Amino acid sequence: MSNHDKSIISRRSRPAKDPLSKDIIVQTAFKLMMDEGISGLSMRKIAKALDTGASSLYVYVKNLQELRAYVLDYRLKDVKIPNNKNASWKEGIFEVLHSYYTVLYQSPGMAELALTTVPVGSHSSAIIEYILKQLDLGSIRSTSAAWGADLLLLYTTSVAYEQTSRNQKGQDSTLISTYLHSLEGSQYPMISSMKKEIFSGESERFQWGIEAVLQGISVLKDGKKPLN
Amino acid sequence: MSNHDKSIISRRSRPAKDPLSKDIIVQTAFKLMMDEGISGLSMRKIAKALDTGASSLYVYVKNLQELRAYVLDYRLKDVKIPNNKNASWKEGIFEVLHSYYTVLYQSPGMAELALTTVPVGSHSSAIIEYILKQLDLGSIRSTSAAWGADLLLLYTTSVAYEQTSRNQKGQDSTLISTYLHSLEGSQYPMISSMKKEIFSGESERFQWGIEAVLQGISVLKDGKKPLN
DNA sequence: ACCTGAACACCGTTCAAGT
DNA sequence: ACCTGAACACCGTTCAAGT
Repeated sequence: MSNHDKSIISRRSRPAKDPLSKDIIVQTAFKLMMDEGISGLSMRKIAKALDTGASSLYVYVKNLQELRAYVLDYRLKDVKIPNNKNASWKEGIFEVLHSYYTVLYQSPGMAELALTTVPVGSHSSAIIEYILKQLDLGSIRSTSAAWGADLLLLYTTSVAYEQTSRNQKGQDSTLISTYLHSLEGSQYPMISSMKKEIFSGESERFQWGIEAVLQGISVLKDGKKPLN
Repeated sequence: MSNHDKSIISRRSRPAKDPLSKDIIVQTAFKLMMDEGISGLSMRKIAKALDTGASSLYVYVKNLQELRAYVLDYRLKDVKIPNNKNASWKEGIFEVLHSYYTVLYQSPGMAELALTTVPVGSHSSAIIEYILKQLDLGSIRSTSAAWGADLLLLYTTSVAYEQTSRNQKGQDSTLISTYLHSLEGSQYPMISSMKKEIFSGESERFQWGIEAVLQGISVLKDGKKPLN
């Protein structure tokens, strides 16, 4: 009852625990992902890292899916939106996508997260917005621009995903290149006749794809009926 | 000890349980996925459906990841490899991809499985082989063909994925279209100025993407340095 | 308003023990 | 050789109870 007793009881063994917040949860989740990859992204592990129980997180985050979306957008803040006035519209697009690729590539699990999570947030919006602006400069608008932006991001994400999962497992895991293993030449002549070409530089492949897509949508533009 | 007793004891309450096999496991897994989507694809659920324990499956299947690859290839057996001699090489490619798209679209969870599982097996090989053959007819060879085939399949898979997940949740979940919600026009002018165009027909979008990619890789062919 | 612990209903994988 | 049950080390989410 004495003041003395009380002050001893209320003394904390360590500085006051950081109060929870969406930001702290997202940052902790991201740190865990840096260390453990996508499997670090679990409610229970994040909670443990914050010295609390998993149920506490639900005050700030609706569920794991929503948390994943937050983590994705949080990481995308490091994607650099170019502002080189001398560059062509294509170069601008290549630059953002390259920055996006690098960001995904640097954090294990990030590419997988990007591939399976619908991005919601200001950073992903900024990237999309920039790509649409550049496409507009290249006279690509409307559905072509919208679908094209989608395709460009999808392509970049998937190249990053293949690249990182290859690194992880110490194995080659391109969609196409996996077919090459354990196949008989006689049964799949086309596949086996091009084994060499498959294993060429990854950055070359990345550039090639962006260029191919940009070429394709430039040629098509709007309204053109496909496959005639 | 008597013969009589023994025969009664050995009498089974139902016809002898089907012996396990890789095929039966894969087929059961696929059936479960048809009913429950991707969450039906668990060792424990498959085992229960086969009236055994999860550990029994490990005799025939190395782990869940391998089982997923088997299920994917099993489903891909229904993809029709075209043999229309009068069709152009592009039409042939469009046809396989359309069949592939339909197969993914019809089984819930299949598109997600295809997006996150490296396909190994004769059916996926047959599809790749056919696409490479058609690209060869269109004078697209070497790395262009390999990367192009990859890109075409990736694109098709992802359109199917977006389409099915949209259906599942009764929501629109195209990469691009999700940005449109809860965005202020003033902050992202490009995005908000094209809201209408985004929500157009999905089959049109599918065709557009294939054509764009084919155009792009046709123009590039081999050796061309991108972005000059 | 926020946090907690316990509970519920699940996971994949391993392993000793059985046939 | 194959199957089994139990165990291990996890999951996401909910909820009554506390402050």
